Order: sequence, then structure tokens, then C-alpha cells
Amino acid sequence: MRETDGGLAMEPRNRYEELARAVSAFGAVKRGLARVLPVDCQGASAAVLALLKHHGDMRMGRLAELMSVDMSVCSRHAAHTVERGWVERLPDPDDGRSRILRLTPDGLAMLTELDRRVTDAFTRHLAEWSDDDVDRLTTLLARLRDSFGDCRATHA
Amino acid sequence: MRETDGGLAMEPRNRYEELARAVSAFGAVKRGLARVLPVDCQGASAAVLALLKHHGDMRMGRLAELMSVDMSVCSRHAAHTVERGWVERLPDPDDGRSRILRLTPDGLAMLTELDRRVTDAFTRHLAEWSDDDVDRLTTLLARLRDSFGDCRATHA
DNA sequence: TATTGTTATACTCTATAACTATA
DNA sequence: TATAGTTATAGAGTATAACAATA
Repeated sequence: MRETDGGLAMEPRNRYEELARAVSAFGAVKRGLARVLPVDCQGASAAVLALLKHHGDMRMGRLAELMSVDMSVCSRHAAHTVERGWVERLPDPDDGRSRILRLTPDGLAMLTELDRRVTDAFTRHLAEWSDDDVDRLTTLLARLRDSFGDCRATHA
Repeated sequence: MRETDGGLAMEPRNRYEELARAVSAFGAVKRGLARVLPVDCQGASAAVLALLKHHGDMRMGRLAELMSVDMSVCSRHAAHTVERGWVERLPDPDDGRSRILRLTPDGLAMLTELDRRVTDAFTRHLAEWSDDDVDRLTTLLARLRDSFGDCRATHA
């Protein structure tokens, strides 16, 4: 029996198991990033603000979809941002059950501060990275998220 | 003032903000993967088993380092796997304060089942991906984690 | 005195279920 | 009856601090 790996009979390599380990270890990056946020703005609030800026005004259901969380979870996060004056809830002219979420000037100011801190953190930690590698990672992460689709549980 | 982007005055693009959004949205993938695990084996337990198999026997502090969590957190996760008979704690001949964590045959069997489920999930969701892209993503994720270093808080 | 590990407590994020209001 | 959203409750994961045992 010939081996092409130098004579050792190796376990068959499973690239999915390696990916799973990398995914599992990824939590450390999220926690490292969360640590640079202001104390009064949690990670979930930051995500709400960033999505409202990037996608514009939207309803709760749409935001929950973008965050891939149950609407009950999204509702709490949105309430948190409304309490702090970063987001306002406007009546939805098309549907009385729904309200439109909109970033306020204070919310935009907070988001600007958040972006400054996040950019600063990446600038420090990814100093050795080429722009192309950063873009490649961003693209692959987005693609992975798309490939997994909306994995939220369906409580039918 | 000339514009090279078709006449629209665009915001300066910040690749770090895009990466931050991709990182933020990544939680959906972790949750999707966690959903395929057996009910009696949580994600943290799965990580403990995978790391013990991949790196071999080790002490608590080393495992905490690999998981990038505080040792108090790691201790709880390890206790969970010990309770279920997947890991045993052996005395450390070099240090009476410490114990060596070792995967048991039951633990290896559980890990085999976990790997089967995770591989199955990836096979379904990443059917369109080339092997090279999977490897590229795995490599970039590992590199990102390394670049962020050990971001655990230092309660000195 | 410093270090390894454990336990108690609190906080963040998420899901399920029950509920209100509107379509 | 179905849908949009809210609230209550429970569970998983993490950090801080206080503690025990050993170096």
C-alpha cells in the first residue's frame, strides 16, 4: 500500500471539520470586537443602528430577517435603541399593526462613534493584512451566511 | 469637482465597516450549526471534545486558551463533559493543583456523531462551494482569529 | 506570595409561548 | 382567521470576584 504523504497512514482529512473548528473559534473575534464598544451600547444595539443606516428605514420583521433572529429578540433590541433615543418608531401608513424604524440624529452620531472604534480596532489588529485579503474574507463570510440561508427556527 | 463613480458623490467606502457587518451577521451561521447538535450535547461541549481530540490531552488552562474564554467558563464546560462521561480528569504528575483532561471512548464516540452531523450540514448548505473556497474561508477565519490574538480580558 | 482551578453571581443574547392589536 | 409586534420566561454562554488548594 503506497502512501503519498511520506509513509504515514493519516486520517482522511475532512475539510468540513476544519471549517467547523474555525467557525467555533470565531466567537473570540466577536467578543474582542464587542469589548471596544461603549458601555451603554451593546453589540445588538450596534447591529440595529448599522443595519438601519445601511438599508434605510424598515419594519421590525425586516430587521429581524436581516439579523436572522426571532422577531421577539429583535423587538427587545429595537426597544433598547429607542429608549436611548437612537431610533424612533413612526406609524406605518400601509399597516396599522406595524411601525417604521428610523435612525435619529443621535443614533447616527452614536453609529459614527461605533464605526470609529471598530475601524480603529481592525486597523490595529489587521495591520499585516492586505486590502484584498480583507475583502476576500468579507465576501466569503457574506457568502457563507447566504449559503446557510435563514436558519431561524420555524415555530409553526 | 469630478467624480469617477458615475457622477454620484459617494460616501468613502470603509472596508472595515463592511467586515464588521459580516462579522456581526456571522452569528446566524453559528446558530444554524448549533441546531444540528444532539440535545444533550451543547455547542460548548462539542468544542471541548473537538479540541481534546485535535490537540490531545491537556490542562484546563490550555483548553481555556484554545477556546479564548476565561478559565472559569472553561471549567464549567469541562465539568459538563465530565458529568456525561465524555472526558476524564487525570492527576497531573507535574503539578498537584492541576488535572489532565482526556477524551474517553464515549467522548470519542460522541465526537464521531457530532462530526457526522456537522459534515452533513455543511454538505447540504455548501453544495455549490468549491473545495478551494472552503479551504480559503477556513484559512482566513483562522488567520483572523490569530490576528485578534487572545482578546480575553485580563483581570489583573 | 503567586498560580491552578472551582463556584457564585450577574449580564448578554436567543428561543418559545402567550398575548394584544390590526388586516 | 392570520399576521405584526410585544412581553414573560427559560436556557446557553460569558465575565468578574471570591474562594480552595498547591507551588
